[in-house]
Amino acid sequence: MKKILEQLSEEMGKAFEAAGYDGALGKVTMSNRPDLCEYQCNGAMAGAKRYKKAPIAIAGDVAGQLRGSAVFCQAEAVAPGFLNLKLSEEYLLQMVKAMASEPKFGMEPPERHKKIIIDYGGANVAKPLHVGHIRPAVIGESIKRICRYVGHEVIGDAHLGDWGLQMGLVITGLQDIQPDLVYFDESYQGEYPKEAPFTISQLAELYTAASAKSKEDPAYKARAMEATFKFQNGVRGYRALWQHIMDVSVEDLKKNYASLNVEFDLWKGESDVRDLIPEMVDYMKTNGYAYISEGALVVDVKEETDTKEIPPCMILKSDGAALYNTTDLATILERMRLYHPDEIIYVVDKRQELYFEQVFRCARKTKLVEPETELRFLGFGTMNGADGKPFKTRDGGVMRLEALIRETREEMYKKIREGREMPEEEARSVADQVAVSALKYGDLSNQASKDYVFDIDRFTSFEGDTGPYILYTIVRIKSILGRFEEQGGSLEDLAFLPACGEAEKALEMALVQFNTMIPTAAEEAAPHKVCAYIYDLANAFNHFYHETRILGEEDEGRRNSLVALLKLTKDVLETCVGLLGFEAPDRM
RNA sequence: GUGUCCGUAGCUCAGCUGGAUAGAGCAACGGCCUUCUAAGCCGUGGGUCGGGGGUUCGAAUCCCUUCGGGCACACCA
Repeated sequence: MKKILEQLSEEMGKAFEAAGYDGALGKVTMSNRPDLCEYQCNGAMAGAKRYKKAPIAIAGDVAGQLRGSAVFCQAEAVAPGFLNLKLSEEYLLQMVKAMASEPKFGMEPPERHKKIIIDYGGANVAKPLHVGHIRPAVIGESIKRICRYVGHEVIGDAHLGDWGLQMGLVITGLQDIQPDLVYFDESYQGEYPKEAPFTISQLAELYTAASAKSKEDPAYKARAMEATFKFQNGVRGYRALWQHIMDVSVEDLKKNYASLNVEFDLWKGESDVRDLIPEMVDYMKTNGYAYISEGALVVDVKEETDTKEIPPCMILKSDGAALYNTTDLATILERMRLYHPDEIIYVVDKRQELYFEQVFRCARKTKLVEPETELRFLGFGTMNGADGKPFKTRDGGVMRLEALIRETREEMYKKIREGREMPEEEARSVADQVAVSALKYGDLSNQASKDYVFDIDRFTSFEGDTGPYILYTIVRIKSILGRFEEQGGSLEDLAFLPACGEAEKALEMALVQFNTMIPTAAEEAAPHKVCAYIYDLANAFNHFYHETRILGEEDEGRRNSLVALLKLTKDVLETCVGLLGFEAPDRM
């Protein structure tokens, strides 16, 4: 089914034409004066000049054509030339029915089906995830789900940082503690143990200690760089350690991401493209794209239209080593070869925008990507603390993501214990679910590109525009539907009747926005639009709920219709919440 | 310095392809539970949309300018 505004605009366009005006003027929008009307059309004012006629006269003509309309039960021309509209209940009923019966609530598939790769997460192997990793994970996951829902083929790639100095640091740290390990014996020819010589927490400690030491001690850093060089160049023992670090670390990453309902389809990393680099560099050189500048191999990416200086994109450092650019470009090459995507979306810190601009231009210029393939940079803002500066722990350190999640869960658990009678085990699992909703909704309800203030008290509150409030609304509906079934009702084949009263109609109008909102959220990669929508919808529901007796309704047909509306509301809310990456418990 | 993003209620934020009286939430204050989850609902107070100019019948929204802030500007990622 078509988007509601398109349907209304079509109807309005016909009225404009019937009155002798351009149908394109009949664009209908949501009302910005809900006290006066439900929808409005400002086309009469836009057309006044062209037709040399007072806007109110045009509006009057059009309103005249709409008398007896099946779509609008009211269309008034109001000074200076607004067309104030109200929807007929019958027409709205048809929309709601279609929504309830059609797949995906009647949302139409996208005009062009795309294959999209989303690169998000930004995790580095061997380094523990910290609070800064929450945004790319949460935002990327939601965009992935939204794009998939509208019908695109979407591949989520973690794109791990697994080929850098951090690995060398860990190896060096390990060597200091356990120099006798076979990995460091260069004459050793046998098989290496299957078990890693460290656990994940030991790994984290090794990294932290080694990283600190290398900052103070240049000699130590040099050793770490040498270790890095060794595993990168295939020294057996070092490569075996590298593999151990990978295994232990990735397993832990998966666990952490899972606690946020974040799942990747691919766990590829920088190491996967290392073999492509020489080939790619060679190609860039022989085709005359790359040249030596100040000792480094670079590709110019300046363009005539630039308003600022864009430095060239560096392919190899002056010492001949690869750098981040190199792997990112090689990754583009690999993705084109393996998946041939129509679009690659990078969910990355917005401070990297210039850098990615260079990479994208370089990829285009060197024809690593085809002109049809879109490379899209989606920069997210910083998560700040209450002081407006980047979020830190109380003592000024960087907080581990794990700790943040744990604290949020504890906070939630306490609140549930205070407010509800519930068995221990259930309270725990409900707390976990609600905590995820608090964190994710708190993040996603802000525009991704903006910095935002992380306020745990606000996010975990059950009041206002929060995840818990949304979940609470869903739980309320579930509870009523459950009761309805207990009383012998069936949720199948419930017939809708026309809306009775303002609140019910408002709820239906909110529901019907779904298939307008979702495609927009997908195109703009904007999960916050889903948040804003479900907040409106939850409000509309709670308002309706407050003044309507549902199970107590005497008339059976009417009662069934109300239940059907509840079920539809619940289904829509749950779908949206799923697109944001969390879910509602049965009780809370 | 150049570029870029931002400045809306005490606080956190919507609204920005121009439309009628600028919206939410929190905080403050006042109501509503013998009836489906009150973790809810209803109401009150609170804003020269940073300042100035321009375009327009009409500007928070578009253009220019100015002030204030964030961020980025080739061998880090």
